[in-house]
Amino acid sequence: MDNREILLDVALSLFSQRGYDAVGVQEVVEAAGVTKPTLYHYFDSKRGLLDALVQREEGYLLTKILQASIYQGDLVLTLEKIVSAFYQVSKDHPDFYRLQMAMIFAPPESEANQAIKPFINQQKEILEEVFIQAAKSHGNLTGRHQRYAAGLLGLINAMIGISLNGELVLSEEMVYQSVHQFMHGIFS
Amino acid sequence: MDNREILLDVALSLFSQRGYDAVGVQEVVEAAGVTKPTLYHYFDSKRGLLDALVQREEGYLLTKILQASIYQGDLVLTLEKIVSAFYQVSKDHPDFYRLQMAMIFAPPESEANQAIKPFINQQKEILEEVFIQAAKSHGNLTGRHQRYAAGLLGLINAMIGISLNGELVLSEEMVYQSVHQFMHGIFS
DNA sequence: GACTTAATATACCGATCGGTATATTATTAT
DNA sequence: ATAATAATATACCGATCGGTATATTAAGTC
Repeated sequence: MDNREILLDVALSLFSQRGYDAVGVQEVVEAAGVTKPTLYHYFDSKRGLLDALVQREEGYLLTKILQASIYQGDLVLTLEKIVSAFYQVSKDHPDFYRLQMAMIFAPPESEANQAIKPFINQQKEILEEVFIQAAKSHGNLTGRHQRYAAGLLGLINAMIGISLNGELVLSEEMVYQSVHQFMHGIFS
Repeated sequence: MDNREILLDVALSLFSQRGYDAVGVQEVVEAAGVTKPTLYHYFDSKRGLLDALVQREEGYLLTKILQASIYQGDLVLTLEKIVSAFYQVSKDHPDFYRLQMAMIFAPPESEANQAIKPFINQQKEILEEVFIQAAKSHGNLTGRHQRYAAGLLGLINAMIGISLNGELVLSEEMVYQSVHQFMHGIFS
Protein backbone atom coordinates (compact mmCIF):
# COMPACT_ATOMS: atom_id res chain seq x y z
CA MET A 1 0.00 0.00 0.00
CA ASP A 2 1.05 3.53 -0.79
CA ASN A 3 1.25 5.73 2.30
CA ARG A 4 0.97 8.84 0.16
CA GLU A 5 -2.42 7.77 -1.16
CA ILE A 6 -3.53 6.66 2.29
CA LEU A 7 -2.66 10.10 3.65
CA LEU A 8 -4.62 11.80 0.88
CA ASP A 9 -7.65 9.56 1.48
CA VAL A 10 -7.57 10.09 5.24
CA ALA A 11 -7.10 13.85 4.85
CA LEU A 12 -10.04 14.02 2.43
CA SER A 13 -12.24 12.18 4.89
CA LEU A 14 -11.26 14.27 7.91
CA PHE A 15 -11.22 17.64 6.14
CA SER A 16 -14.63 17.01 4.59
CA GLN A 17 -16.13 16.05 7.95
CA ARG A 18 -14.73 18.72 10.24
CA GLY A 19 -12.90 21.23 8.05
CA TYR A 20 -9.31 21.93 7.07
CA ASP A 21 -8.50 24.32 9.91
CA ALA A 22 -10.09 22.19 12.62
CA VAL A 23 -8.10 19.05 11.76
CA GLY A 24 -4.47 18.90 12.89
CA VAL A 25 -1.69 17.04 11.12
CA GLN A 26 -1.27 14.85 14.19
CA GLU A 27 -4.81 13.58 13.77
CA VAL A 28 -4.25 12.94 10.07
CA VAL A 29 -1.14 10.84 10.57
CA GLU A 30 -2.70 8.89 13.45
CA ALA A 31 -5.75 8.04 11.35
CA ALA A 32 -3.43 7.03 8.51
CA GLY A 33 -1.32 4.84 10.79
CA VAL A 34 1.93 6.70 10.11
CA THR A 35 3.95 9.43 11.80
CA LYS A 36 4.52 13.07 11.02
CA PRO A 37 7.84 12.78 9.18
CA THR A 38 6.13 10.45 6.71
CA LEU A 39 3.56 13.14 5.93
CA TYR A 40 6.24 15.79 5.61
CA HIS A 41 8.27 13.50 3.37
CA TYR A 42 5.48 13.45 0.77
CA PHE A 43 4.11 16.94 1.35
CA ASP A 44 6.04 20.07 2.28
CA SER A 45 3.41 21.33 4.68
CA LYS A 46 -0.18 20.97 5.78
CA ARG A 47 -1.09 23.35 2.98
CA GLY A 48 0.91 21.17 0.57
CA LEU A 49 -1.19 18.20 1.65
CA LEU A 50 -4.35 20.15 0.88
CA ASP A 51 -2.98 21.28 -2.49
CA ALA A 52 -2.08 17.72 -3.50
CA LEU A 53 -5.49 16.49 -2.39
CA VAL A 54 -7.32 19.18 -4.34
CA GLN A 55 -5.13 18.59 -7.40
CA ARG A 56 -5.90 14.87 -7.45
CA GLU A 57 -9.67 15.29 -7.08
CA GLU A 58 -10.03 18.33 -9.32
CA GLY A 59 -8.05 16.56 -12.01
CA TYR A 60 -10.70 13.87 -12.03
CA LEU A 61 -13.58 16.36 -12.03
CA LEU A 62 -12.13 18.67 -14.68
CA THR A 63 -11.42 15.74 -17.00
CA LYS A 64 -15.05 14.65 -16.82
CA ILE A 65 -16.33 18.17 -17.41
CA LEU A 66 -13.99 18.77 -20.33
CA GLN A 67 -15.17 15.58 -22.00
CA ALA A 68 -18.79 16.64 -21.54
CA SER A 69 -18.29 20.21 -22.75
CA ILE A 70 -17.33 19.61 -26.39
CA TYR A 71 -19.87 21.79 -28.15
CA GLN A 72 -21.30 20.31 -31.35
CA GLY A 73 -24.16 22.64 -32.19
CA ASP A 74 -26.73 21.62 -29.58
CA LEU A 75 -26.53 23.85 -26.51
CA VAL A 76 -29.18 22.04 -24.48
CA LEU A 77 -27.56 18.66 -25.11
CA THR A 78 -24.12 19.99 -24.14
CA LEU A 79 -25.43 21.58 -20.94
CA GLU A 80 -27.19 18.34 -20.03
CA LYS A 81 -23.94 16.43 -20.48
CA ILE A 82 -22.09 18.93 -18.31
CA VAL A 83 -24.70 18.97 -15.55
CA SER A 84 -24.84 15.17 -15.65
CA ALA A 85 -21.05 15.01 -15.28
CA PHE A 86 -21.15 17.30 -12.23
CA TYR A 87 -23.97 15.35 -10.59
CA GLN A 88 -22.23 12.05 -11.28
CA VAL A 89 -18.94 13.19 -9.74
CA SER A 90 -20.79 14.49 -6.69
CA LYS A 91 -22.32 11.05 -6.27
CA ASP A 92 -19.06 9.14 -6.86
CA HIS A 93 -16.91 11.44 -4.68
CA PRO A 94 -19.32 12.95 -2.13
CA ASP A 95 -16.56 13.63 0.42
CA PHE A 96 -14.58 15.66 -2.05
CA TYR A 97 -17.61 17.55 -3.24
CA ARG A 98 -18.51 18.45 0.33
CA LEU A 99 -14.96 19.70 0.84
CA GLN A 100 -15.03 21.62 -2.43
CA MET A 101 -18.25 23.39 -1.44
CA ALA A 102 -16.77 24.33 1.94
CA MET A 103 -13.65 25.65 0.21
CA ILE A 104 -15.61 27.62 -2.40
CA PHE A 105 -17.58 29.47 0.26
CA ALA A 106 -14.72 29.72 2.76
CA PRO A 107 -13.54 33.27 3.55
CA PRO A 108 -11.45 34.79 0.76
CA GLU A 109 -8.28 35.05 2.86
CA SER A 110 -8.49 31.49 4.17
CA GLU A 111 -6.03 28.87 2.92
CA ALA A 112 -8.90 26.64 1.89
CA ASN A 113 -10.44 29.20 -0.43
CA GLN A 114 -7.11 30.18 -1.93
CA ALA A 115 -6.29 26.54 -2.64
CA ILE A 116 -9.52 25.89 -4.55
CA LYS A 117 -9.84 29.22 -6.39
CA PRO A 118 -7.74 28.37 -9.49
CA PHE A 119 -9.69 25.17 -10.06
CA ILE A 120 -13.05 26.91 -9.71
CA ASN A 121 -11.85 29.45 -12.26
CA GLN A 122 -10.98 26.58 -14.59
CA GLN A 123 -14.49 25.21 -14.17
CA LYS A 124 -15.88 28.63 -15.00
CA GLU A 125 -13.66 28.99 -18.06
CA ILE A 126 -14.79 25.63 -19.40
CA LEU A 127 -18.43 26.65 -19.08
CA GLU A 128 -17.75 30.10 -20.52
CA GLU A 129 -16.16 28.52 -23.58
CA VAL A 130 -19.36 26.55 -24.19
CA PHE A 131 -21.45 29.72 -24.16
CA ILE A 132 -18.93 31.50 -26.39
CA GLN A 133 -19.17 28.68 -28.93
CA ALA A 134 -22.96 28.63 -28.69
CA ALA A 135 -23.14 32.40 -29.20
CA LYS A 136 -21.86 31.90 -32.77
CA SER A 137 -25.20 30.37 -33.72
CA HIS A 138 -27.37 32.01 -31.02
CA GLY A 139 -26.66 35.71 -31.40
CA ASN A 140 -28.73 36.70 -28.38
CA LEU A 141 -26.21 34.97 -26.07
CA THR A 142 -23.34 37.22 -27.11
CA GLY A 143 -21.38 38.99 -24.39
CA ARG A 144 -23.10 37.29 -21.49
CA HIS A 145 -21.00 34.13 -21.25
CA GLN A 146 -19.49 35.09 -17.88
CA ARG A 147 -22.83 35.67 -16.22
CA TYR A 148 -24.27 32.50 -17.71
CA ALA A 149 -21.32 30.37 -16.63
CA ALA A 150 -21.48 31.73 -13.10
CA GLY A 151 -25.24 31.28 -12.96
CA LEU A 152 -25.17 27.70 -14.18
CA LEU A 153 -22.36 26.82 -11.78
CA GLY A 154 -24.37 28.39 -8.97
CA LEU A 155 -27.41 26.34 -9.87
CA ILE A 156 -25.38 23.13 -10.12
CA ASN A 157 -23.72 23.70 -6.75
CA ALA A 158 -27.02 24.60 -5.12
CA MET A 159 -28.56 21.35 -6.35
CA ILE A 160 -25.56 19.31 -5.24
CA GLY A 161 -25.60 21.05 -1.88
CA ILE A 162 -29.21 20.01 -1.37
CA SER A 163 -28.47 16.44 -2.43
CA LEU A 164 -25.49 16.21 -0.05
CA ASN A 165 -27.94 17.04 2.74
CA GLY A 166 -29.96 14.02 1.68
CA GLU A 167 -32.97 16.14 0.70
CA LEU A 168 -32.82 15.35 -3.01
CA VAL A 169 -31.61 12.60 -5.34
CA LEU A 170 -29.76 13.79 -8.42
CA SER A 171 -31.33 11.48 -11.00
CA GLU A 172 -31.11 11.98 -14.76
CA GLU A 173 -34.52 13.65 -14.56
CA MET A 174 -32.99 16.29 -12.30
CA VAL A 175 -30.38 16.89 -15.02
CA TYR A 176 -33.16 17.64 -17.49
CA GLN A 177 -35.06 19.81 -15.01
CA SER A 178 -31.96 21.78 -14.01
CA VAL A 179 -31.01 22.58 -17.60
CA HIS A 180 -34.60 23.35 -18.54
CA GLN A 181 -34.94 25.78 -15.65
CA PHE A 182 -31.66 27.42 -16.56
CA MET A 183 -32.52 27.83 -20.25
CA HIS A 184 -35.88 29.36 -19.51
CA GLY A 185 -34.15 32.02 -17.48
CA ILE A 186 -31.85 32.79 -20.36
CA PHE A 187 -34.29 33.03 -23.26
CA SER A 188 -37.23 34.74 -21.61
CA MET B 1 -18.67 52.18 24.09
CA ASP B 2 -19.83 48.70 24.93
CA ASN B 3 -16.98 46.20 24.92
CA ARG B 4 -19.44 43.38 24.27
CA GLU B 5 -20.59 44.97 21.03
CA ILE B 6 -17.01 45.80 20.05
CA LEU B 7 -16.05 42.15 20.53
CA LEU B 8 -18.95 41.01 18.38
CA ASP B 9 -18.07 43.49 15.65
CA VAL B 10 -14.39 42.55 15.66
CA ALA B 11 -15.19 38.82 15.71
CA LEU B 12 -17.56 39.25 12.75
CA SER B 13 -14.89 41.06 10.79
CA LEU B 14 -12.14 38.53 11.53
CA PHE B 15 -14.27 35.39 11.18
CA SER B 16 -15.68 36.57 7.86
CA GLN B 17 -12.22 37.32 6.50
CA ARG B 18 -10.25 34.27 7.58
CA GLY B 19 -12.73 31.80 9.10
CA TYR B 20 -13.86 30.86 12.60
CA ASP B 21 -11.31 28.06 13.13
CA ALA B 22 -8.36 30.04 11.82
CA VAL B 23 -8.90 33.01 14.15
CA GLY B 24 -7.81 32.65 17.77
CA VAL B 25 -9.43 34.37 20.75
CA GLN B 26 -6.14 36.14 21.41
CA GLU B 27 -6.36 37.82 18.04
CA VAL B 28 -9.98 38.81 18.65
CA VAL B 29 -9.29 40.49 21.99
CA GLU B 30 -6.19 42.26 20.67
CA ALA B 31 -8.12 43.67 17.72
CA ALA B 32 -10.87 44.72 20.13
CA GLY B 33 -8.40 46.41 22.49
CA VAL B 34 -9.36 44.29 25.51
CA THR B 35 -8.02 41.18 27.23
CA LYS B 36 -9.21 37.60 27.35
CA PRO B 37 -11.07 37.69 30.68
CA THR B 38 -13.24 40.46 29.25
CA LEU B 39 -14.24 38.21 26.38
CA TYR B 40 -14.91 35.30 28.73
CA HIS B 41 -16.90 37.57 31.00
CA TYR B 42 -19.44 38.24 28.25
CA PHE B 43 -19.23 34.88 26.46
CA ASP B 44 -18.67 31.49 28.03
CA SER B 45 -16.37 30.26 25.29
CA LYS B 46 -15.18 30.90 21.76
CA ARG B 47 -18.21 28.97 20.59
CA GLY B 48 -20.40 31.15 22.80
CA LEU B 49 -18.97 34.22 21.07
CA LEU B 50 -19.89 32.73 17.70
CA ASP B 51 -23.38 31.84 18.92
CA ALA B 52 -24.01 35.36 20.23
CA LEU B 53 -22.72 36.84 16.99
CA VAL B 54 -24.92 34.62 14.87
CA GLN B 55 -27.92 35.31 17.09
CA ARG B 56 -27.54 39.05 16.76
CA GLU B 57 -27.16 39.03 12.98
CA GLU B 58 -29.73 36.32 12.25
CA GLY B 59 -32.22 38.15 14.44
CA TYR B 60 -31.90 41.11 12.12
CA LEU B 61 -32.15 38.99 8.96
CA LEU B 62 -35.06 36.85 10.13
CA THR B 63 -37.03 39.91 11.19
CA LYS B 64 -36.69 41.39 7.71
CA ILE B 65 -37.65 38.14 6.02
CA LEU B 66 -40.63 37.60 8.27
CA GLN B 67 -41.93 41.09 7.46
CA ALA B 68 -41.56 40.39 3.75
CA SER B 69 -43.16 36.96 3.83
CA ILE B 70 -46.71 37.84 4.86
CA TYR B 71 -48.68 36.18 2.07
CA GLN B 72 -51.65 38.17 0.81
CA GLY B 73 -52.71 36.28 -2.31
CA ASP B 74 -49.97 37.30 -4.73
CA LEU B 75 -47.15 34.73 -4.77
CA VAL B 76 -44.89 36.61 -7.18
CA LEU B 77 -45.19 39.81 -5.19
CA THR B 78 -44.42 37.99 -1.94
CA LEU B 79 -41.39 36.22 -3.40
CA GLU B 80 -40.10 39.52 -4.78
CA LYS B 81 -40.39 41.08 -1.35
CA ILE B 82 -38.54 38.15 0.21
CA VAL B 83 -35.76 38.11 -2.37
CA SER B 84 -35.44 41.87 -2.07
CA ALA B 85 -35.10 41.55 1.70
CA PHE B 86 -32.32 38.95 1.36
CA TYR B 87 -30.45 41.01 -1.21
CA GLN B 88 -30.79 44.16 0.89
CA VAL B 89 -29.44 42.47 4.02
CA SER B 90 -26.52 41.05 2.04
CA LYS B 91 -25.69 44.58 0.92
CA ASP B 92 -26.13 46.14 4.37
CA HIS B 93 -24.23 43.39 6.23
CA PRO B 94 -21.83 41.89 3.68
CA ASP B 95 -19.41 40.59 6.32
CA PHE B 96 -22.14 38.66 8.06
CA TYR B 97 -23.48 37.28 4.82
CA ARG B 98 -20.02 36.07 3.84
CA LEU B 99 -19.71 34.39 7.22
CA GLN B 100 -23.17 32.88 6.92
CA MET B 101 -22.35 31.38 3.52
CA ALA B 102 -19.12 29.89 4.90
CA MET B 103 -21.03 28.43 7.84
CA ILE B 104 -23.81 27.01 5.67
CA PHE B 105 -21.34 25.12 3.51
CA ALA B 106 -18.93 24.25 6.32
CA PRO B 107 -18.56 20.53 7.09
CA PRO B 108 -21.55 19.10 8.97
CA GLU B 109 -19.55 18.25 12.10
CA SER B 110 -17.85 21.63 12.32
CA GLU B 111 -18.83 24.09 15.04
CA ALA B 112 -19.54 26.72 12.43
CA ASN B 113 -22.12 24.62 10.61
CA GLN B 114 -23.77 23.46 13.81
CA ALA B 115 -24.07 27.04 15.03
CA ILE B 116 -25.86 28.27 11.90
CA LYS B 117 -28.05 25.22 11.19
CA PRO B 118 -31.06 26.17 13.37
CA PHE B 119 -31.24 29.62 11.81
CA ILE B 120 -31.04 28.24 8.28
CA ASN B 121 -33.87 25.90 9.17
CA GLN B 122 -35.87 28.90 10.37
CA GLN B 123 -35.25 30.61 7.05
CA LYS B 124 -36.46 27.49 5.25
CA GLU B 125 -39.55 27.23 7.42
CA ILE B 126 -40.50 30.84 6.70
CA LEU B 127 -40.25 30.19 2.95
CA GLU B 128 -42.08 26.87 3.23
CA GLU B 129 -44.96 28.61 4.99
CA VAL B 130 -45.29 30.99 2.03
CA PHE B 131 -45.60 28.08 -0.41
CA ILE B 132 -48.03 26.29 1.90
CA GLN B 133 -50.23 29.38 1.97
CA ALA B 134 -49.94 29.84 -1.79
CA ALA B 135 -50.86 26.20 -2.40
CA LYS B 136 -54.34 26.91 -1.06
CA SER B 137 -55.11 28.93 -4.18
CA HIS B 138 -52.60 27.28 -6.55
CA GLY B 139 -53.37 23.56 -6.25
CA ASN B 140 -50.44 22.50 -8.43
CA LEU B 141 -48.00 23.66 -5.72
CA THR B 142 -49.32 21.23 -3.13
CA GLY B 143 -46.83 18.97 -1.38
CA ARG B 144 -43.74 20.50 -2.92
CA HIS B 145 -43.19 23.35 -0.47
CA GLN B 146 -39.98 21.85 0.94
CA ARG B 147 -38.35 21.48 -2.46
CA TYR B 148 -39.45 24.94 -3.52
CA ALA B 149 -38.18 26.58 -0.34
CA ALA B 150 -34.81 24.85 -0.64
CA GLY B 151 -34.57 25.70 -4.33
CA LEU B 152 -35.39 29.39 -3.84
CA LEU B 153 -32.95 29.66 -0.94
CA GLY B 154 -30.29 28.01 -3.12
CA LEU B 155 -30.93 30.50 -5.92
CA ILE B 156 -30.84 33.46 -3.52
CA ASN B 157 -27.58 32.33 -1.93
CA ALA B 158 -26.01 31.61 -5.32
CA MET B 159 -26.83 35.14 -6.46
CA ILE B 160 -25.55 36.69 -3.24
CA GLY B 161 -22.40 34.59 -3.50
CA ILE B 162 -21.72 35.96 -6.96
CA SER B 163 -22.41 39.53 -5.83
CA LEU B 164 -20.05 39.16 -2.84
CA ASN B 165 -17.32 38.28 -5.36
CA GLY B 166 -18.03 41.61 -7.02
CA GLU B 167 -19.20 39.99 -10.26
CA LEU B 168 -22.79 41.18 -10.01
CA VAL B 169 -24.80 44.02 -8.47
CA LEU B 170 -28.02 42.98 -6.78
CA SER B 171 -30.29 45.73 -8.08
CA GLU B 172 -34.08 45.64 -7.92
CA GLU B 173 -34.04 44.36 -11.50
CA MET B 174 -32.13 41.32 -10.28
CA VAL B 175 -34.92 40.75 -7.76
CA TYR B 176 -37.43 40.62 -10.60
CA GLN B 177 -35.19 38.40 -12.75
CA SER B 178 -34.47 35.98 -9.91
CA VAL B 179 -38.13 35.47 -9.06
CA HIS B 180 -39.09 35.24 -12.73
CA GLN B 181 -36.48 32.55 -13.35
CA PHE B 182 -37.60 30.66 -10.26
CA MET B 183 -41.30 30.74 -11.17
CA HIS B 184 -40.67 29.53 -14.69
CA GLY B 185 -38.96 26.49 -13.26
CA ILE B 186 -41.95 25.79 -11.07
CA PHE B 187 -44.82 26.20 -13.55
CA SER B 188 -43.30 24.66 -16.65
C1' DG C 1 28.81 -6.24 -1.72
C1' DA C 2 29.08 -1.16 -1.40
C1' DC C 3 26.88 3.10 -1.97
C1' DT C 4 22.94 6.01 -2.44
C1' DT C 5 18.56 7.38 -1.88
C1' DA C 6 13.76 6.85 -0.33
C1' DA C 7 10.88 6.00 3.50
C1' DT C 8 10.08 5.77 8.04
C1' DA C 9 10.36 6.48 13.47
C1' DT C 10 11.67 8.75 18.10
C1' DA C 11 11.86 12.69 20.27
C1' DC C 12 11.75 17.26 20.33
C1' DC C 13 11.03 22.65 19.05
C1' DG C 14 8.87 27.35 19.97
C1' DA C 15 4.39 29.23 19.30
C1' DT C 16 -0.20 29.31 19.82
C1' DC C 17 -4.47 27.07 21.23
C1' DG C 18 -8.79 27.77 24.37
C1' DG C 19 -9.47 28.75 28.98
C1' DT C 20 -8.78 30.34 34.08
C1' DA C 21 -7.19 31.63 39.06
C1' DT C 22 -6.48 35.71 41.32
C1' DA C 23 -6.57 40.50 42.01
C1' DT C 24 -8.17 45.14 41.08
C1' DT C 25 -11.12 48.74 39.66
C1' DA C 26 -15.77 50.67 38.45
C1' DT C 27 -20.49 50.73 39.14
C1' DT C 28 -24.80 49.99 41.49
C1' DA C 29 -28.01 49.13 45.37
C1' DT C 30 -29.19 49.69 50.03
C1' DA D 1 -21.00 55.05 53.51
C1' DT D 2 -20.97 50.28 52.72
C1' DA D 3 -21.77 46.10 50.75
C1' DA D 4 -22.36 43.65 46.58
C1' DT D 5 -21.71 43.00 41.92
C1' DA D 6 -20.04 43.92 37.25
C1' DA D 7 -16.10 44.67 34.45
C1' DT D 8 -11.54 44.53 33.72
C1' DA D 9 -6.22 43.20 33.96
C1' DT D 10 -1.86 40.30 35.02
C1' DA D 11 -0.16 36.17 34.77
C1' DC D 12 -0.58 31.67 34.14
C1' DC D 13 -2.40 26.56 32.79
C1' DG D 14 -1.95 22.07 30.14
C1' DA D 15 -2.76 20.75 25.46
C1' DT D 16 -2.19 21.12 20.89
C1' DC D 17 -0.47 23.64 16.88
C1' DG D 18 2.63 23.06 12.51
C1' DG D 19 7.12 21.64 11.77
C1' DT D 20 11.99 19.41 12.29
C1' DA D 21 16.79 17.41 13.81
C1' DT D 22 18.51 13.07 14.11
C1' DA D 23 18.63 8.26 13.54
C1' DT D 24 17.25 3.96 11.43
C1' DT D 25 15.54 0.92 8.08
C1' DA D 26 14.20 -0.48 3.26
C1' DA D 27 14.94 -0.29 -1.62
C1' DG D 28 17.27 0.37 -5.51
C1' DT D 29 21.93 1.13 -8.32
C1' DC D 30 26.56 0.41 -9.70
